[in-house]
Order: sequence, then C-alpha cells, then structure tokens
Amino acid sequence: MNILIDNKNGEPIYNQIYSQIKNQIISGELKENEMLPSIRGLAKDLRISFITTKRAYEELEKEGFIYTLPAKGCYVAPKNVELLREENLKKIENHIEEISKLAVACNLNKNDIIEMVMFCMEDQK
Amino acid sequence: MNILIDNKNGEPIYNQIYSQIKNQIISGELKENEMLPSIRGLAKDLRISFITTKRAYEELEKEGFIYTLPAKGCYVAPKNVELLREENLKKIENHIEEISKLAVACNLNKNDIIEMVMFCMEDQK
DNA sequence: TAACTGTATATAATATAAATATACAGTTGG
DNA sequence: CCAACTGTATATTTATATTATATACAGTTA
Repeated sequence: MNILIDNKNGEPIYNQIYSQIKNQIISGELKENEMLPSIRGLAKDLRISFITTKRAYEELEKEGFIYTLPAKGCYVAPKNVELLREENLKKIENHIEEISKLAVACNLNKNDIIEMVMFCMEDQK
Repeated sequence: MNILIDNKNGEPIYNQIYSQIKNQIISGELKENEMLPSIRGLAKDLRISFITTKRAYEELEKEGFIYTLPAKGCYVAPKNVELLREENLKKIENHIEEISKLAVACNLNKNDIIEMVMFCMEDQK
C-alpha cells in the first residue's frame, strides 16, 4: 500500500488518503476483498492520528468502495458496477438539468446543446 | 425598492439582498440605468450594517448587474446580453466536461450522452 | 489474555464565512 | 464653502464549519 501525504498542498489529509486508495481500487491495483492496512497501522506509518485514517475509510465505505468487519479489518468491496453506473447516471442527469436551465437563459435550443456536446466530446468515440 | 430579509432561513443577509435585486433587474422591474437605493439608505431601512448592503452590491457589480459611480451611487447596468450569454456558455461547457468524465467512468459513449440530453430536455424545443 | 482489529464520544485547533465599526474621500446643492 | 449625502478601505468581532486529535470502549484471534 502506497500512500503519500503532502502537507503543503492544502488538501485535507483524510481526503488525500481517500482519493489515493479510491484510485488504487478503481485501477485494480487493489483487488476485490483484499484487506486494507488497518486504520491504526496506516496512521502509524503516516505519523498521523488514526482518527484521520478512519475518516478516510469512512468516506470510502460510504461510497461503497470498501467494507468493514469490526474488530477484523477493512476490505476492498466487490465492484458493484451497476451501483456505480447508476450513481454516475444520476450525476449526469443533474448536469443536464443544469445545462437545461442555462440553455433557456441564453436562448439555446436542444440542438444547440447537442452540437456543443458533440464538439466538447470530440475526442471520445 | 422592495427587499425582505428573513433572518430565520439561514441564507446570509447579503445574499438575500443580492438575489432579490438581481431578480428585479432580470425581470425588468428595475430599469437600465435606474439608480438603486444607496447602500447606507438601504441598510438603514433594513436595520443592518451598510457593510452588508455593500457586499450585496459588490456581488451584483462583479456579476455585471450594476455599476457604481463612487460618491454618486449605484445604477442598474445596461443588459449586456452578449456577456451573460458567454458566461452561460462557459458554464455549459464545464458541465459537459464533467459529463464527459463521468461518461468514461461508466462506459457511455457520445451517442449515449446525446440520447440522455434528448430525453432530459424533452420539454424544450 | 495480549495484541491486534474497528467504534464512539468529546475536544482542541484552525479556517472560513458573515456581519460589523470606524475612519476615509469624492460629489452636490444651498 | 460646508453640511449631508454618496461609495471606499481596513481592521475587528462573531459564529460556524472543517480538520485533526485523544481517550476510553468493545469485539476477534492466536
């Protein structure tokens, strides 16, 4: 497990831990059901309070990336692709909702928006 | 000029003032180049510090809704439609950018997104 | 039972946001 | 000119939210 903390960049420590672990899970570097370092062990390594590592793990659990067995440890959750997908779809819909409002405000119609999407997403197939 | 402050709803006072004036400008209730109440006069009416009204006016000026002549007063800005439009376009592009990232994450392609846009904006022409 | 897991609650330190007072400087009309 | 009005700039207070922490607790395991 490879976590680097940068105290200077202003990003909260718990968040640095959260996103680095998250990325390792998404990239597959951490496998499903693999045990994560204990919150205390990791905290000791990083020389921070274990409350901070706990907070990072809490976020990860809330987002569904890990699961916890009290008194045993924390593990990488099996990828719930469908869940992740639905969350993303919801986010996308919210963005479209916002775009919709903005479009009305500056008199753009559906086609204008679609053209913008085509243009902005040019690099994607 | 009609401004109502609700101390209970948690929204900052300066923001309540900001959005009420903004709405009156957008709706046309306040005409171009019309003089706004002085920050001190309004503050007195509302029984708050004029620093708070000043802050609201500052926001309005930053957004381009009003302009200020120091020692004279604050006035409703001529509607810069083009400016507003460009700001909105930028916001829309940012949303599309976000959508683009999400789309990659859940394996949606450009066409999927366009279909979603079509669907979500159904009610607009 | 010692040494490890995670949990829960309370607390301290810091940063940010919100509202303010006070002193300042330009404009205007009598 | 000057009194009474405009907006400006700086420093300060207050409240709230965020970040990080210590300490005491409870379950698991070899």
